[in-house]
Amino acid sequence: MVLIELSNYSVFTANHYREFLIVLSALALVIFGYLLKNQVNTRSSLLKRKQLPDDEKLALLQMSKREFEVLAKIAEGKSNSEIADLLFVSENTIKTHVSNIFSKLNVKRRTEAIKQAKEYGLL
Amino acid sequence: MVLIELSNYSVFTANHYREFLIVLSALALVIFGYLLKNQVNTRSSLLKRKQLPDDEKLALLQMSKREFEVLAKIAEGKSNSEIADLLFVSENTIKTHVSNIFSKLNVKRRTEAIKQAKEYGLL
DNA sequence: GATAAAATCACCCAAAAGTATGAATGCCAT
DNA sequence: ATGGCATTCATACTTTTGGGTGATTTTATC
Repeated sequence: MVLIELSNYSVFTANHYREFLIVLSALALVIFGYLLKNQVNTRSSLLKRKQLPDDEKLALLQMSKREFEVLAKIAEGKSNSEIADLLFVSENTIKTHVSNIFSKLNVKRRTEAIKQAKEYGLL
Repeated sequence: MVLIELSNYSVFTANHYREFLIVLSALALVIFGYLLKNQVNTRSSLLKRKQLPDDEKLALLQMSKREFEVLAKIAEGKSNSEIADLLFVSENTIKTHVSNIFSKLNVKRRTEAIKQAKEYGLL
């Protein structure tokens, strides 16, 4: 809006650079619109990409925070033992979580879980 | 550009609607820039999302068409035997392809392969 | 403080995935 | 026609994953 006002001002104080200023203003306005859309996109993609467990969605799927953490690691390509190390628990524990994740997502394999979680907008 | 010219023309044929026209032009220019960025985004995301094997990228990774087919199935959450059935070959063949895919993507697991392939823009 | 849900872990078994090696076939381009 | 590449398949072996069951401990909630 400030840019718009400024552009219009330039037009009004027209001297022999009038045409030049008009083109310049037009350009500025186009760039402004371009950047505006850029900003809009950036914000919305940030919202989509947040790694935080969306409480509502997790609740719908009856999935706990811990299970979501494990799910995220699976999607990062981590193995059960790697996840165990990262979360400082035993591999058996991770296996339990993974099994529970599968039944809640209604899948049989981790690759399916990744696909399904993305469809649910969890990842 | 046509829009810009049009806007400038409006300014020159100024009557008592002058200010109104200027604001209108400005608005049009902003919208134009906004839509421009929109178009740019759409085109680039289409490029990224097409499921067809991008010959250039595949060539860079030395990956064959068949290997890419298998990779796509992996990303769909399919097991080796399911992929074998879908492509009408033996599971052993799929295992061979999968191993080759892993070494070319420089990963050790199918979940990692999915992640890596997406980073390379293959999926 | 009782109850419920979440998180932890173990053990066993089975299935799937992954590694290594070797080999046969078909296709394409020089 | 032949050398290289892609595709196919097999066998043997190891590792990872997944299923089922049961149990202990934390944590939160009423």
